[in-house]
Amino acid sequence: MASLQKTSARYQQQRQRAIEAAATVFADKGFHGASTQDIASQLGIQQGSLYYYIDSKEAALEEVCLMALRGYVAQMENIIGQTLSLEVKLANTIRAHLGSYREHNEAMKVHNEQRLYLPEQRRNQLKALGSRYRQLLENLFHEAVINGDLHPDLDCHFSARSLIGLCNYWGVMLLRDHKLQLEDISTKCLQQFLYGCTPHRNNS
Amino acid sequence: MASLQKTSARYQQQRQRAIEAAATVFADKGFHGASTQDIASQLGIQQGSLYYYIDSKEAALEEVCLMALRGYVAQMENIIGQTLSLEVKLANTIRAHLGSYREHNEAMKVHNEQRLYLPEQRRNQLKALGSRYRQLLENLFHEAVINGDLHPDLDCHFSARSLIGLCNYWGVMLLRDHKLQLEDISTKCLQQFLYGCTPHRNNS
Amino acid sequence: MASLQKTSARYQQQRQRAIEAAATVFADKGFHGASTQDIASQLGIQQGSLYYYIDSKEAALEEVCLMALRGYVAQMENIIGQTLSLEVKLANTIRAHLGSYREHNEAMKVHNEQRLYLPEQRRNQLKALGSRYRQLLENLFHEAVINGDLHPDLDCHFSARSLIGLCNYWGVMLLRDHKLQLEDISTKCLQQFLYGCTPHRNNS
Amino acid sequence: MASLQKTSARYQQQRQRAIEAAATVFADKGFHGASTQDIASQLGIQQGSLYYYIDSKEAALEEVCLMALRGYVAQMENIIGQTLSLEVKLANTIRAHLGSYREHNEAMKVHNEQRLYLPEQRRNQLKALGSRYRQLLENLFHEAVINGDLHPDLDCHFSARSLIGLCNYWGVMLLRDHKLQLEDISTKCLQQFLYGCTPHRNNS
DNA sequence: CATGAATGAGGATTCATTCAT
DNA sequence: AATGAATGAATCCTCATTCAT
Repeated sequence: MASLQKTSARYQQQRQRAIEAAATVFADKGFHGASTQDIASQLGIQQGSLYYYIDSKEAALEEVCLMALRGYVAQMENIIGQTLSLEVKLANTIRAHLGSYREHNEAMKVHNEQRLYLPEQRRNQLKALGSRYRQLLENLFHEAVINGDLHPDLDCHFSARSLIGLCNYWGVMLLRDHKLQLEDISTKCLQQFLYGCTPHRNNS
Repeated sequence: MASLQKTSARYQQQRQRAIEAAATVFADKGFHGASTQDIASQLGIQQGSLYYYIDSKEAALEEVCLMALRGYVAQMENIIGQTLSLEVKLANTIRAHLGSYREHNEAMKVHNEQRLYLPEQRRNQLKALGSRYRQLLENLFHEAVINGDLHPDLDCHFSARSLIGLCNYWGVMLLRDHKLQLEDISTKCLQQFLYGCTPHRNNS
Repeated sequence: MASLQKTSARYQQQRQRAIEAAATVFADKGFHGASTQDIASQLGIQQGSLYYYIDSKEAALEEVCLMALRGYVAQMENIIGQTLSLEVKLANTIRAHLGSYREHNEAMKVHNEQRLYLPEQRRNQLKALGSRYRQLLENLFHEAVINGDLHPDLDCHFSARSLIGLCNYWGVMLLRDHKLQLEDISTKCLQQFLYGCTPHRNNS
Repeated sequence: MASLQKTSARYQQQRQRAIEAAATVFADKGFHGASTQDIASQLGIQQGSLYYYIDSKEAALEEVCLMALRGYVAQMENIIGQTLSLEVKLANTIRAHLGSYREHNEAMKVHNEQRLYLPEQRRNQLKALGSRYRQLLENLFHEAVINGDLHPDLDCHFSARSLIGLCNYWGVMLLRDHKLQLEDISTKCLQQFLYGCTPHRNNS
C-alpha cells in the first residue's frame, strides 16, 4: 500500500535501463517485430515486471525516440553556439551525429526507422525536436552562404536534409559494421558534403 | 501441388497485383505491422484468397524486394552501358533511382527498410542484386577517377555508398511529400554529390 | 447442360480410384490430418475436381471403410460356408484378414483406426457389417466348442474379438514392414491363437 | 525465457493437468481432430492460457505419449525383476498393461493410435521406451523357453508382439465399454495367450 | 469432365496487457 | 519491487467446399 516512489533514483535508473533495452531490441527487430518479452529478457526481468517501468510498448518507443533526439539536439546547440569556422562546426556536427549511433543503444536508428509507427499524437514532441535540429543546421548554412563560405545559390533546406540523409545512412552502417572507424567516416562525409567528388582546388 | 499450372496470364497478373498491394501496405505499416488482412483488403479479396497468390507473408516481402531491385539493376546496367559523359550517366542514374521510388508501388522503400526482417536464406538473391548495383556504381567511379573526371584520391566505395544513401533519403522524401518534383530533386542531388556545397569554379 | 452420366463405367472406375486414393492418404495421415488436396494429388487431379467423384471428405471416409468391410465380410462368408475343418477355416480366415491389409489400398487400416471419426449416422452400415463379421466368427467358435474342437469353457465372444485384435495388430505390421511375409505371419497367428505359447501335445 | 522459473509445485501440477486434458481430448478426437480449444476447455482455461503450460500441440502429444510409456515401462521392470513363476509374471504384466488404459487419462490409447503423427525427431524417446518394453517381454519369453515353461520352437519376438497387440486391443475395449471388468479380461487374455483355444491338458 | 478461382470458417500460436500477491 | 498466471484479441495460415466456365 506504500505509494510507489517512482521518483527515487533507483527507479529512474532502472527505468532508463528499460528504455535502453527497448532501444536495443527495437533497433534489431523493429517496433512491431519486437515483443515486450524480448525487452524484458534484455533487461533480465520478467515480462510482467516491465510494466512497472513503462506504460506500454508504444510509450517505450516514444521514450526511445525522445532519448535519441534530446541528446542529439543538445549536442547540436552546443556545437552551433561555439565560435568556430564553418568547416569545424560541420565536422563537429557530423562526428556528433555519427557518434550518437554508436552510443545511445541504437536509439537514433530506432528514431529514424520506427518513429512513424507512433500515432500522430505521440509524435508531437518528436517532430518539434526534429524540426529544431534541421532548423539549426539550416541556419548554419544560411549564415555560411551569406559569409561566402558556401555556394551563393545553395538551397539550404535541401543541403541540410542531404547532410542528415548522408549521416543517417553512414550511422546505420557504423552500427552494422563494427570495423568501420567513426573518425574515418566522419572525415569522408565532411569532404564529400563540402566538396563533392570532382577535382577541386580547395584541397589541392 | 505437382500439376498446378499457375502460369495463365490472368493468374500472373493477379499475382503481380498482390505483390504490389503488399508493397504498398509494407511501405506504410512495415512488415511486422502489416497484416495479411491489410494486403487482402488492398487487393479487394478475402484474406484466405490471398494465399492463392502468395506462399506466405514472408515470401511476399521477398517478392516485393526482388521486384524493386530487379528493375533498379536493369536500369542501372542500361545506363552504365551507354557511351555518355560521367555527368550524364550519373544524372541518369540518380533520376532512375529516385524515379523508381515513385513507380513500383513503394517497393524500393520496402526493400530499404524491411529487407533485414527476412531470414538469411531468403536474402540471397537480394544480396546478389544489391551487390551488383553497388559494384556497377563503384566501377563507374573507378573509371572516372582514371579519366580524371573525379578526384584522384576518391574513395570510390565510400562515394558509391554515399550516393546510394543520398538517393534513398530523397527517394523516401519523394514518396512522403508529393509536392517535391522528381526532376528538381534529381538535379540537386547530382550537384550536391559532384560539387558539394562550397563555391566552386567548375560550375561558374 | 447434358445430365451427368454418373453411371458410366468410366465414371465408376474413376470414382473407385478416388476412394482408393483416399484410403492411401487416410492410412498415412489419418482422416483429420489428410487434406482433400492430398487425395487429389494422389489421384493426379485438381482439388476441385475431386468433388466430381466424392460428396465430401467425410463421405469419402465412409466409402473407404465400406470398401474394406464389404470385401472382408464377403470373404468370410465364403470361407465359413465351405466344408472344411476348423483349423483350415481359421487358417483361411486369418490369411484373408491379413491379406486384405496388403490389398485394398490400406482401407482396412483406415477402417480400424479412423472409422470412429465418422458421425454416428454414417456408421450404421459399417456397424452392421462389423457385427456380421464378428458374428460369423463367433458362430464358428460356438460350433467348434460343440464339436469338441475347441475348449468347452471357451468364451466365444472374447475369443472372436481376440482373434480380430491379433489380426488387426499384425495386419498393420504387414503394412508398415514390407519384409514381413504374409504366409509366415498367418501361420504363426493361427498357432498362437489355437495353441498358445505353452508346450502342447497337438503339435508334438 | 532465460530466467523463467517454471518449477513451482503449482506450475508443475497445472502442467500435469494440461497433459492429462490433452490425453483425454486426443483419445477422443485424435490428434488432428482435436483443437487446442478443446484441450483448454477440458482444463477450464482460455485457449491462449494453455500455452503457458505447453509449448505446442505437438509437444503436448509427445508429453502424453511419454507419460503413458514411462509408467508402463516402470511397472514392467518391476514385474520382471521379481522372483515369480512365468504365469504369475505374465498375469501381472497383462493386468498392468490393461490397467494402465483405465488410469493415465487414456494416454496409452493416444500413444498407440496417434504417436505416428509426431515427426521423427519427437519420437526418439518414445521409440527407446517402446523398444525397452518389448525387449523386456521378449527376454522373459526367451528365459521361459529355456526353462521349458514355453514351447521350445516359440518365436519369442512374434509372441511378445502378439501379446502387446492383444493387450492393446482389449485395453481400448476397456476404455470404450465401462461394463468390462479389468480382472476378467486380464485373466482371459492370459488364458488365451498361454493355452490358446483348443482343449488342453495343462488346465484340466 | 475438369479446372481455376474464390471463399469463409477454423485453428495454432503469439502477444500486449492486467493484476493479485 | 517484482512476479507468475491468466486473458482475449489478433494474426498467419490451412482447408473443405462451391461454382462458373
